[in-house]
Amino acid sequence: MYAIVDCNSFYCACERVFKPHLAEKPVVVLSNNDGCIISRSDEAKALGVGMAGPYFLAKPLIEKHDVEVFSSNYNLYGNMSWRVMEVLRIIAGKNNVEVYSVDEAFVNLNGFGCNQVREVGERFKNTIEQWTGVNVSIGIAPTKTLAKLANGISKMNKIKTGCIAVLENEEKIMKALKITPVKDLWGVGGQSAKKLLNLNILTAWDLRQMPEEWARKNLGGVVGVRLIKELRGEKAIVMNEFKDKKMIATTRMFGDAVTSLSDIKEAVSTYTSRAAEKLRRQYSAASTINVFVVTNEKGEEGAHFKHGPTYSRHKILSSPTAVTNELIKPAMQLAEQLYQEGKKYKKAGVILSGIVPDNSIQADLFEERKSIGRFLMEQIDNINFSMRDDSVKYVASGLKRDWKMRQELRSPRYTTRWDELREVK
DNA sequence: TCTGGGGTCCTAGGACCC
DNA sequence: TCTGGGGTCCTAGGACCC
Repeated sequence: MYAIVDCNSFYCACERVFKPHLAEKPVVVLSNNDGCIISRSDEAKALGVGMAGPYFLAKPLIEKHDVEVFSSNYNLYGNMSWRVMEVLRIIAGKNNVEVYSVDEAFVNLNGFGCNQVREVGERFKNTIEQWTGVNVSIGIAPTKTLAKLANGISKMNKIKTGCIAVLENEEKIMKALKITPVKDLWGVGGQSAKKLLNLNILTAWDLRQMPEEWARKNLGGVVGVRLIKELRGEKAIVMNEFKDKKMIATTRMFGDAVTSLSDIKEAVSTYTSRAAEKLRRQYSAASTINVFVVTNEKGEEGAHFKHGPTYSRHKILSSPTAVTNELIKPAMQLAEQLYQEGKKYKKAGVILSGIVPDNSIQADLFEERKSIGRFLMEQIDNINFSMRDDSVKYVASGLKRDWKMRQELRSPRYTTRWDELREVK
């Protein structure tokens, strides 16, 4: 059996842990640049605040009901996430926990008997809530897809289920499949949902009746086959052991549109530094760097919302590297090639790929390698980690940073900065 | 008029996820 | 006026090889 453990309104929950007076109040958290709403407390949902909607559209509703609003505080959420996952690892053993996202993890429960799994789920839930202050919902079933489905059911009526749903036998599975619309299945997005609806396949139960060959032809090939197997209780999606990322990206909207090449270069340089840090954290090096910019031009007529075209260029490096300045140099060239005078830019980003372990770098025969890079990087990473963000940075990244994103409502980083600790009088 | 067969690797783009 | 960021996997099609 698998469990999926999912934190309820995770970002809002993190804010509330340190501001107990918000416990019963509606709370929302905004995306970077204060653009969209990405987390809502139950109270905010009840008021009709939509998910992933633009903040400016929801603002009247938010002000009318005195909803508490926060900019996202990823230092805080990342650290709280680690604490939650650590509880699971302590209880279930670290090899049985697969962190799926910042607020979700799958746990392999094979070590427990069928009649024990609910009890284990309760132990997860109670311990996490007691140790971190974050509430979770749990779904338990024979496959990951069914566990996700169970989790959905546990959330439909939190009081009745106690936020835990277990599908331990065929009868319960059948019942659950019949009340779940296909569009709510894990792995069915907008496109597939539309297709299925046209074929009058409405519930998860309907979909489970379809032959695998049909899925191979009409539902995304092997992806569809896997989904149907999972619904039948056949494990088709297994535990992923920890894997290095195959792609590392740092991309941001600008606070305000940017027009000058120097601002673009500063931003791209900053994102490159950040991406290189992520690269070094997993002891990897990258061999391809891709830089892109998005302009302010009018998007397609009638599009859901307008964003301008993306211009991108990449460069394949002569040998993989994780040294920031070796990445900034090509990044700057790419930025210069992309830049067009007179355009307004609203976003830029850097994507590193062609990722290999940094201990097996195939050296370039024709290039002299500077071994100082690695040592220097370690020192810079250490200083930036222990002091504050970017105590040490490359001049190319700029000092003023006029292009920086908006983040007007961020709470203190209570758990990762000494000078921002919660004070208790 | 008529131009093989079998394979690998890479990239771009689609779909999906949180 | 104002709409996020960071990933994964898969497929199709092109380039290339013998």
